[in-house]
Amino acid sequence: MNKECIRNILSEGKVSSKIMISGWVRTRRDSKDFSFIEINDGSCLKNLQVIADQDIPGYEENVLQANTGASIEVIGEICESQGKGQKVEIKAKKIKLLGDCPADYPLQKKRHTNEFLRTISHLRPRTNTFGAAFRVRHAASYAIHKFFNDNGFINLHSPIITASDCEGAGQMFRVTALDIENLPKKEGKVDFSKDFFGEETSLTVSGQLEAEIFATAFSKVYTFGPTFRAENSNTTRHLAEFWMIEPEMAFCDLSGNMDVAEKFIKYVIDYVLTNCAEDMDFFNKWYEKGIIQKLQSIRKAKFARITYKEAIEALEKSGKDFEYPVSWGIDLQTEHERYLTEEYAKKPVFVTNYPKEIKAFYMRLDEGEETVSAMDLLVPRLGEIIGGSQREEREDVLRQRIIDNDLSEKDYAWYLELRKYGSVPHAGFGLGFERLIMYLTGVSNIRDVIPFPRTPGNARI
RNA sequence: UCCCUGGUAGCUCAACGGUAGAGCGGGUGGCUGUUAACCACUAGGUUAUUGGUUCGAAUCCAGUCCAGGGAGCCA
Repeated sequence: MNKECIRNILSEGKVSSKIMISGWVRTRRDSKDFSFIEINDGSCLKNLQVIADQDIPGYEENVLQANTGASIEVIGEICESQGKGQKVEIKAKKIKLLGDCPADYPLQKKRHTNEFLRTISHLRPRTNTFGAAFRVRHAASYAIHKFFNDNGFINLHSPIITASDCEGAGQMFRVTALDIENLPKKEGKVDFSKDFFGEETSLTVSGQLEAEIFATAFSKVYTFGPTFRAENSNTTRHLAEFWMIEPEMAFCDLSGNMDVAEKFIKYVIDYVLTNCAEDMDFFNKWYEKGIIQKLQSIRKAKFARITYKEAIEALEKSGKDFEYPVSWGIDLQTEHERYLTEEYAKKPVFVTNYPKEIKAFYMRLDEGEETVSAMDLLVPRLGEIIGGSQREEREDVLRQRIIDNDLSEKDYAWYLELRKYGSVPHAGFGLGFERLIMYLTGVSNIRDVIPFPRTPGNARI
């Protein structure tokens, strides 16, 4: 007797072979002499139909108690289905009710709003939407590791607790073992020298600086891990805890950086379209009509590449009445980004060489010293999905940038030493994993593509 | 954090100053190789919360809490 998952039975199950399956009841329909039970085990979107004749042992206590949500184990034989809607079904010899499901089970045999499902995050993985979303999430995660592995990258587990307030990017969550009811003070301030690490520590906002360290030894590395921002952001695109992918490449410039980013996005799209066809059909039907076709065309398209200067000119010539006026030096707003990718380029577009004032200190200063070698990848609907740059590899220039940005030279001593000893041109980028999943699935709220979203006021389960 | 919208049965919504309703779900019974089956009956509500206006408030006004959409910050 083979224990099989439903996906394998539906894709390669041989008629008349005997099998055992287990899963959760999605719906049951009773006839006079037998019942239809549809079960799902999470291995795929589709349910498997089980025929339970009333003369199988324990029909009353097992089958007739197997309500929506109950877990059951079925032993039976694969048969060709007499009905429409499925090729094969299971003719049960034995059905065991493992866990019954009382009438107050919140998931009904109908569509629920994602807002309601967010209130039952312990049960929502059992729905079609979340089943599909998390199978795609898994596939994308695997594809990312495979892409980097196959391209000679080393996976770096960058630290989650950090003492460096790197790049000053956003509010950080403090990590402390101090008794917050009774904080040690020194000259009126909290004395962090008494804390676990002997200094102030936080949850990481980026693994980039650590990735740079490893890139100057392994040439090509990437991180793929959780990052944290304590910003009070309440949007469909922000989380306090999210997963970020950050490749870092030595001997690489801005153009090479974009090449990798483009190849990477296309690889993940290709992998998900090939390996999650059924789930993608679901999103194509219910979440974003035409998304499969859109992804297929993006996979083949050459991404546009324009400089910040060209972007500003395009925005000025657009004839659009933007809420935020356009001029050289402004940071691009959501409305500007969407115009550039949705109307101007009509496909993913890299915008490069931003004014140094609106970008981070570590980005490489361009000739003329007005702009830096930064790049953002903008995509329709979401806006920025990737942000990256060629890093400043010249020690003296970097030191001056640290000073100009009122950062502490002492804190970045180790960072400067990477430039002192065997410095190389290097570049990298960061990509929010959940935003990538939104882009792939058409799901419009980031809270619905992460298992347990952390947002302001919300960390339970 | 700011702006807008909303909170009515387990879920999705209606009623928009005058006795709170429907569909789905639940329960009971029936029927059927059914497809989120179908038919009949039935039980579910201090209308988020606090205060105000009014003869009378789910409905109008104000505060609070929560949610959704947009913006900012960003990935």
